[in-house]
Amino acid sequence: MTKSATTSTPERKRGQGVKFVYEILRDDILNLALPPGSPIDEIQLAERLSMSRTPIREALVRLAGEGLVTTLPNRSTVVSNIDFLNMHQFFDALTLMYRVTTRLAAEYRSDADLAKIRKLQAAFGQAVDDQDALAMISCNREFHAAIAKAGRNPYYTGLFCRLLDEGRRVLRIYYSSFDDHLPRRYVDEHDDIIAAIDARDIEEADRLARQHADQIVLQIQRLIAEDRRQPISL
Amino acid sequence: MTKSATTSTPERKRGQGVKFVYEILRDDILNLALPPGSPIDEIQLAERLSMSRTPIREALVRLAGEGLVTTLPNRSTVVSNIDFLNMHQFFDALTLMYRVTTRLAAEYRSDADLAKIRKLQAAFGQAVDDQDALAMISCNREFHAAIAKAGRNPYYTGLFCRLLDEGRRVLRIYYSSFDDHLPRRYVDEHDDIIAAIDARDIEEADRLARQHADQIVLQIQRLIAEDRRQPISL
DNA sequence: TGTATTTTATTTGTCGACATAAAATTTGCC
DNA sequence: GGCAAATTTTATGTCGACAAATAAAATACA
Repeated sequence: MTKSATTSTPERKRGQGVKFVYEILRDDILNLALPPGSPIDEIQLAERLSMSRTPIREALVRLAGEGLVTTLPNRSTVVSNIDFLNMHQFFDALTLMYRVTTRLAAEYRSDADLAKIRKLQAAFGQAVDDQDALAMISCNREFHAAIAKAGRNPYYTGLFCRLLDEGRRVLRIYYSSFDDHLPRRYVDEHDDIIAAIDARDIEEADRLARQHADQIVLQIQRLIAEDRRQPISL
Repeated sequence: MTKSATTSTPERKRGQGVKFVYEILRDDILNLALPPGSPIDEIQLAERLSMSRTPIREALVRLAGEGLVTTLPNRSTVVSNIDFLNMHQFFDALTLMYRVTTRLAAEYRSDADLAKIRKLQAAFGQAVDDQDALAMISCNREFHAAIAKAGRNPYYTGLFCRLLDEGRRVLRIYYSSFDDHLPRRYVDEHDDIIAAIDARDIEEADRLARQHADQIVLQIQRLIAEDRRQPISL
């Protein structure tokens, strides 16, 4: 069992316990440090983080609400599986959210929003230059999340971030097979999107977002299709 | 403080406690039995339902994840307010989800889905005939939720149901001002939508869903505009 | 030796209690 | 009498422990 490098932090403030374990578990799940299907032992976690089971259970309830873990009644809770069979619906929702959030960003962005988006795009470009696939995945998520926030619709932002996180897990599985000319293309597409948002060109932003989404979906589909691993889960 | 008629049910199975209190609180919140801003006293709830605070806290965490309650750190948790200032974003997301879910329902529905949708539409018609505004709101939600489920995209269904629940609260505030010719119109529009889904006419389903959403949004906006109550929240 | 049944053990769901932080109240001072 | 500081009080966040339920192990039996 791969464990994250969570060194003991015995000094914790009151009221931060749930948030603490929630973020650790969430990161481990999205980074696949806890792969899908992994059982989560409350007692083990409790003594590893040197805290009671109560805040851990509350964090698990929260994660279950986001669909990241699945609670079997009277049984162990496990990290939710990635549903490769219903991937089509995931792609459909992802594409729509790409488009809608980018549209709204072009309409409602402030200058501060734009500055933040550009900063995150720079970080993404750096990750591409470094050939750091993990950083690329993370920066890409932050970039699009910032665009969504600039659109100022919390309902879209919430769903979109959930989809981006789920996509982070999927990409993480295949990150080793990234070519380096593909990320470069993504950087250019991001730049075009930023330009459209800057110019407040809603239709162009929509078109670019759709194109970008199609690119990513195609990429993931190709990776899945190329996957030669036996699809037998343990 | 208005309390729901939750008579004591001392016989409860193990593992049903959280779900039990979750559903009670959820219903009370959506029915406005617990109006926005109401503090939720864990101890009071615990002795009222004759159970410990632990399952109640877990239910509150779940509700907080859905945005129905807001947890103030080291302070009481309160029922989330309805954000009338950002209602525009709510309407935008609601309209889009109406359209997308109805489109997908026209594409992927099974005959069983259609039968269920028709059954719920009958219930809605009955509620309109009975002039039962509460039942109308509830049946309307179930009707559209069934359409979303027929579309078979859990991401859309999840967001849409959240929006419908939020709308249930908003409508509940103004339910007294319902004219009776408006609901009749909704019944007809529902029938048209069913016909389009039945015929698998995606574009027509989209058009009707958009029209239906616009109607509802207009209705709610008019109710809000007509509201003469002092907008001072004690 | 294989299967069914009982026993053990592990883990979850729930409970009552303590400690801490914020609110309410009282006290002290001008 | 009014305002500020100290105190009490109330409610949250966390803890350790018990009970039920499931899984695993051991035993009995054909």
